[in-house]
Amino acid sequence: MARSPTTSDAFNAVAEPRRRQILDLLALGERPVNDMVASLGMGQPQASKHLRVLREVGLVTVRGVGQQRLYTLNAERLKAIYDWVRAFEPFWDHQLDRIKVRAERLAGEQAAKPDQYDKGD
Amino acid sequence: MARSPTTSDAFNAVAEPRRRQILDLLALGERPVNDMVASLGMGQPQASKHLRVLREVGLVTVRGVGQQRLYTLNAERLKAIYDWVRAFEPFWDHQLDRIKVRAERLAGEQAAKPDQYDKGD
DNA sequence: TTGAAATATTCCCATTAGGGTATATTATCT
DNA sequence: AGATAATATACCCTAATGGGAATATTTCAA
Repeated sequence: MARSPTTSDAFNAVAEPRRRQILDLLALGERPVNDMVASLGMGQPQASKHLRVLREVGLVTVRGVGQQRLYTLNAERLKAIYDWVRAFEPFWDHQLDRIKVRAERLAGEQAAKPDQYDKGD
Repeated sequence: MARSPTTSDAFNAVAEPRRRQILDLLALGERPVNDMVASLGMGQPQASKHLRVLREVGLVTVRGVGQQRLYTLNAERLKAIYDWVRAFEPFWDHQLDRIKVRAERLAGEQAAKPDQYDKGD
């Protein structure tokens, strides 16, 4: 049985780091293929392949301008990932709270024991 | 050349839908393997395999309690995904702003042309 | 029409993995 | 020690893919 296809959903499309890099670049604005080839140090066929995946999963759109194919990010399609992962956000705040409590406790202990620093001199 | 290993990073680990389901379940609290098997309708060896991936990428931790292995979510490791995808949030707000502007413009035009409604009578 | 530029696609190869089946391992109880 | 329960792992099979190299396709200019 095969892995989920890269074009099955946004999760699988962005699993590949090079494709994340492409999306990062497109976040800066519409670009032609060879721009991505140069910016990312990627082979041209490779770039085209990755772009095809991104196109098929709806994460980018393309329009022809003369010889160039200009690709545009469709960030809406990333919301599925955002919506899924944000559900776990409560856990991060909770842990951050714990760190704060710990830091305050430590600060309190050090305020209560200034002598330790005097001994260190 | 193979795809990035599922254990290379969180992105690749959660690309597989079943593993996302496992994480969803663990978000509700620590669980033994057979609980996940029953809740998700997954085979036991399959569950173990997926859990191994999640463990190796640090998304879950495990402790033995008698015969059971209890798995716990480590949501911190999902922040990498969150941090990456949130960078695209401005695009979503931007499009939402556009919808608002459009709605307000439409509302303004209708307020400026009440006669059309009178003619309609 | 030809040549150049930009890009997409094909072919090849080796690697990875997910389900299924079977088995091994670990923990507990009698 | 043997049996049971829970779980991990091995083996098998098939499918998908990402880079590389080569080629095909599209667009434009001379």
